[in-house]
Amino acid sequence: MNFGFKAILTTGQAPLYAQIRGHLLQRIALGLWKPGDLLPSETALADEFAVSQGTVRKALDGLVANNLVVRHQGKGTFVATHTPQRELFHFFHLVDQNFTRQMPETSRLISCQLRRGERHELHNLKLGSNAHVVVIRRVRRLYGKPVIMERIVVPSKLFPGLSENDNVPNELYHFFEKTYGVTIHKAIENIYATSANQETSLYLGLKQGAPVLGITRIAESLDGAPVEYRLSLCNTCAHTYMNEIV
Amino acid sequence: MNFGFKAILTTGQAPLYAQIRGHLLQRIALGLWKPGDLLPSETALADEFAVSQGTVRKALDGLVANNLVVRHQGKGTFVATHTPQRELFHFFHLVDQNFTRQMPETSRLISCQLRRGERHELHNLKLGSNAHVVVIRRVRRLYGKPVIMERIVVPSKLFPGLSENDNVPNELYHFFEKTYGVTIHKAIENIYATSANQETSLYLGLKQGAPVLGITRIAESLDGAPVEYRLSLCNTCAHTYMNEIV
DNA sequence: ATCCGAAATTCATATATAAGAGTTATAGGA
DNA sequence: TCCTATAACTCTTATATATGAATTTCGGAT
Repeated sequence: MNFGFKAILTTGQAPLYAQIRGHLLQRIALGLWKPGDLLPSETALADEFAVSQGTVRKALDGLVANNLVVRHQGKGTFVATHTPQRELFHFFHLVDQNFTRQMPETSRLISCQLRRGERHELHNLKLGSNAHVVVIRRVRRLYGKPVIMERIVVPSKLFPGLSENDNVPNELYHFFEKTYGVTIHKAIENIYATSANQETSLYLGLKQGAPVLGITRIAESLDGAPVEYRLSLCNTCAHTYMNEIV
Repeated sequence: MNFGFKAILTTGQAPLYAQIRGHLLQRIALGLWKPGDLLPSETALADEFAVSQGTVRKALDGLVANNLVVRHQGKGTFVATHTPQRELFHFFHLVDQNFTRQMPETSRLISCQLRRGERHELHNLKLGSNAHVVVIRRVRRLYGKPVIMERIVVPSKLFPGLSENDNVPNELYHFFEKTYGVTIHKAIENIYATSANQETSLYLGLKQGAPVLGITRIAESLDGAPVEYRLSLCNTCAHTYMNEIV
């Protein structure tokens, strides 16, 4: 099936592979190709865009580098998915004294409610002034002990019915992707030290005023829109936030 | 100049470009090509290894992705250097409320001494039990206010005469590279919340017991050996540690 | 001094071939 | 006839090379 995309690919501007990469990226962001889907083969795409296989391959190289697609020799190229493993290694940074990551155990759900967004929430999520949000509050445990208290704020528009859900699963991003078609792609975290207030100290089993690690996260979906604003308060007596600088 | 490297490149094993990448990496790590040096052209390397220019280019792609070399069309390929800008964006993560990085201002040097390494220092630097280290302690300021207190531990063997140096420059990694030929390539940081002891509170202008952000860093040189063990204590009242997850 | 072109570089694209994985066809025994 | 092992085929991604374009530098003619 040849859509004659050669017409779209302008000759004077960016190189072909960059233009093709943009087209492919758009199809993934629009959901035309969903996570887990098998992409057309490199030769098929080469036919469609009227270029060589190597050029399509170079376009795909960029998407692979951004963790948007995964290649398997002999089988094909697939849109990347949020497996629990990927979620753990990519988005979870708390490690124990041996520098190993441990999947957080069954979290205790404190609340999951729908309400109007507060000022700073709306600002961080780039929402209009009357938008509603779903707020999830929960405690996560490592090795049985409560370590993280989370407050997760998402736009209600993107997640209809989420507030009625009584048991939010542990792997949130996998759940978002599977149930709501929202893929979390990148995030920015800001980390600071603070001290535990009464509620925090209660949930995390600390003395009031004990130092805790605060992490705010703004996560973006594939199209670049912020879709999650998260505050995590962590007890770092037995764990640290590990960051690899390469 | 053709060394007949075709003989070294085994045919059955890894692909040619991967083998060549290994050879090039080794030359950089060994200091045969120093930071800032111009590499032989892609065609010259192709001649040397008896492969095509495209294969050498693919080998170089890997080094570019790892920030080891920099390419300039029409000019050539250069071994990457630690400019202050790169050091700031790559290794410095404290940002202000506008999420902008600010180069830390003239730091106050508390001490710079040579002594035997303590147990945990030697362990983190993978040194023998009698090895000596140089310990630098200093305070760094942002917008004029003291924000970071650092203790930097490096093996004395790699940095002869460092302890006699009375004014250690601000840009440490640039200095290490220029003066001692040690290039910091990657690092692992572990972050936690703690509270200021008397000394820390004094230097950072905080109340004793105030929450501060602790950051330990183990930095590696090009050959993978740990060359710096650093502890930073940060006042995060007006700054946060920003981490981009991509 | 200024312009122009040749030489050197990286960059872009195409082509050919190899290597991996799955499917189908086929031959040979029970 | 039925089952099984294997060979052959087809699809995929992966690797290697060839050719020309874009970009910078530099020297020589004007």
